Amino acid sequence: LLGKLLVHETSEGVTSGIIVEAEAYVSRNDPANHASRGRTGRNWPMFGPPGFAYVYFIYGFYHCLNAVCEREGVPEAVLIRGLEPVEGIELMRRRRGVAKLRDLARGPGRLTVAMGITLEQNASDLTTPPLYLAEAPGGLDQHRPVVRTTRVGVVAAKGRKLRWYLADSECVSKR
DNA sequence: AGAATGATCCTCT
DNA sequence: GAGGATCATTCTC
Repeated sequence: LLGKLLVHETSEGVTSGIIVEAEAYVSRNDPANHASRGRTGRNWPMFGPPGFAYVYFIYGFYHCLNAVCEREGVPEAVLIRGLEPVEGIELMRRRRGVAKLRDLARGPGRLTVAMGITLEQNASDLTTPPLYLAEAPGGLDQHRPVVRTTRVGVVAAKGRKLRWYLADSECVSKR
């Protein structure tokens, strides 16, 4: 997903951004995975087919967007944690109430606000509009270096290096 | 630059 | 009833 474009077409307008930070939540030996203790009313989209969204509400304030990545029945997903804004920057500014480009979508909670993503998009198909993944304008930049490290804010399975980000990006939540 | 705090609510036990 | 895949603000150094 790194280097790909996330697009959301809404009645307010279109926003998009290049994904620069992501974390994997895997099905084996990962107690931090919401689905590690089986299917629940919240995590059910993780058990569905790949290419769909899993959105959840956290800390009473924010939403987090995941892309379900494994075949049906295997609950794995990737949390999108940072975007470089491309399209709809003024709309992102309005939604976020922040001017600095760098801070519009840096972090999982911020990017869902900037993109207008809520539980309404839970379990939606990420291969077709309104919320979908696409090639970045000009294609995928293969030359941007990738860093692999540990996940943010995760207590269980702390040592596992399941976070990746583009090293040269300003829009990464933590270094 | 880093630590502490509060906002606030859904989910699962 | 407890805790959480967060963020903005305020504090202390």
